[in-house]
Amino acid sequence: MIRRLSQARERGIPEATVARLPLYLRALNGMSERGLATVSSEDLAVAAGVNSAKLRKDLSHLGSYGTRGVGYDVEYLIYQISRELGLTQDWAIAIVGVGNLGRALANYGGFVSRGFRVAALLDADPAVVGDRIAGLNVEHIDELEAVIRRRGVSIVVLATPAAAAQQVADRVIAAGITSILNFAPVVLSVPEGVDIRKVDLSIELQILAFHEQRKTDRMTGGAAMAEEWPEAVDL
Amino acid sequence: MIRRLSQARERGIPEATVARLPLYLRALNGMSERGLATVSSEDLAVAAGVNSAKLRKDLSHLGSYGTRGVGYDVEYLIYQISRELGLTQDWAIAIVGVGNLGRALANYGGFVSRGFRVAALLDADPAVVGDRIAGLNVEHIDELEAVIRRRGVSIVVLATPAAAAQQVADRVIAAGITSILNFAPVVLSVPEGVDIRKVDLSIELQILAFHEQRKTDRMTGGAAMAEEWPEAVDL
DNA sequence: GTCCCTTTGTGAACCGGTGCACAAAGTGAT
DNA sequence: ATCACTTTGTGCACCGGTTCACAAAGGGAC
Ligand SMILES: NC(=O)c1ccc[n+]([C@@H]2O[C@H](COP(=O)([O-])OP(=O)(O)OC[C@H]3O[C@@H](n4cnc5c(N)ncnc54)[C@H](O)[C@@H]3O)[C@@H](O)[C@H]2O)c1
Ligand SMILES: NC(=O)c1ccc[n+]([C@@H]2O[C@H](COP(=O)([O-])OP(=O)(O)OC[C@H]3O[C@@H](n4cnc5c(N)ncnc54)[C@H](O)[C@@H]3O)[C@@H](O)[C@H]2O)c1
Repeated sequence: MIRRLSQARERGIPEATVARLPLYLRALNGMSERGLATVSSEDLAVAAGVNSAKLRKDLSHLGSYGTRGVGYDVEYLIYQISRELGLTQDWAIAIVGVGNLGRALANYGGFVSRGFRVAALLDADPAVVGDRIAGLNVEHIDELEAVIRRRGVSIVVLATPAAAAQQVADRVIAAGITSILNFAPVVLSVPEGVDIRKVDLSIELQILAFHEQRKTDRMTGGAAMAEEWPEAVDL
Repeated sequence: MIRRLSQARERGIPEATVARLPLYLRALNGMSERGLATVSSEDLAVAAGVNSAKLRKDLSHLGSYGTRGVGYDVEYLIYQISRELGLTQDWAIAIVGVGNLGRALANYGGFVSRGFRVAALLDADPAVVGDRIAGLNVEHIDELEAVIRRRGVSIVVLATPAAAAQQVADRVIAAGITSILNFAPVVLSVPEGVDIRKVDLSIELQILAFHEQRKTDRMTGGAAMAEEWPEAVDL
């Protein structure tokens, strides 16, 4: 069976491109709401905060959807990007760990809009199990496998303490899940074929602190450099 | 003034390296707690989930802190990385927007440990202002400039609705802040010299959905490809 | 002091991604 | 039809980052 595809679509969109498509989609939705029918790569690039050549190259990976001299049809491009990202289907997600963060996520309406639906909340604490949050019952972690199956969950959000995260991940993966969004500050080890994305607040702050320090160092003359390798750090 | 630095430290650590240092630091802290005195690049790399050559190159940017045939001294390396990241000083952060997410962040103890301290909470809603959360009074956004100055805030976490984020960012920057962690799903435009990092849950989920779709597509035979460009999308 | 073993630090090839710059393609006016 | 103008799609040079692979350095045994 020979694979004949429309355009430049042999196999695989660059990872960097995938990571930007949601950005373009968001900008396009804004434009759609404002009633714009078409948009040039230049304008869309500005709205998404990227270089216009990059935007065009990104879009060229999906196919040749623009019209030279005109630009891109907003609605059509929304449809194409949505389809590429898999947002034309409905994704059921489960949140495991309904503490501070898990609750905030459950109550958040922002992603429900775009194809994602919080379908289950799970926790190990009997004091939390049974709570009703955002219209959902918190279920016990023992029910994990059954809940995943019953609700058709395909993406799991991990919001447990770090100490429990690996163990929960193992179980979730054993139950057939291959996409996990991890908020716990640990490096999860998972088998080939399982996608993990992590959100790590503490790392983000540390990166900011690094640059902030550089900025203020520069301000104060850049000296104090001599001091930076103190003698006698015994141990 | 000639800049003589210990080793390979002319100027600037690669951005990719900076982003990994917090990971190494976390792994090292775990090892320190378990009483390990030294660690090889191989072991540390495994703990941090990276390739060992990369780890060695990363560390080499800070200086030559290892001992051939032995490895790295855990405590010394913790000290060096902490210093490089600026974690030997104390960073006051302000959270603007004390809703679902802002509250979760305020109540979170995880980053307080490592040099960061939530020093102020700000909101525009009179119903929220005055609330006491995690030992802090929520202050009115009108006090922004005064609060930043008074508390020595140098990093701001934005947790307002998307619609307010740009406006709040502008104000925060005008007040002298140059490091912002943004949770609102918008592309902020900021002047040169201001560092923005964003955490965007919805984008992370969309990236997972993309890969998940690919996986299940492959499972179901990779066909249905012919269907994927429907005719007649009028408009 | 010599030899063997371990592990670092880095040169060099490689790779994915970026951005410039331009030919090709389309629109609209005349 | 032709021409002037706009904007896409992409070839190409470049760049930061990754990985391999190895020489150099240090430790420990004898
Ligand atoms: N809250 C934040 O702002 C924030 C920010 C960054 C990172 N995090 C991380 O997110 C995670 C959650 O943070 P939090 O503040 O919500 O913590 P939390 O302690 O408030 O909530 C954790 C929840 O997980 C549940 N849990 C524990 N073990 C479990 C298990 N084995 N199975 C199922 N549920 C289990 C607990 O019962 C609790 O309800 C932590 O790893 C934390 O480091 C939180
Ligand atoms: N809650 C989540 O899990 C989650 C997840 C991803 C992204 N986000 C994003 O984080 C942001 C906050 O989400 P949330 O769920 O906490 O929303 P929220 O509506 O619960 O809270 C927003 C808070 O910001 C305050 N606010 C509004 N305008 C303000 C202004 N000009 N100055 C100061 N404060 C102002 C509001 O009074 C409110 O208290 C949103 O942009 C949301 O899209 C939230």
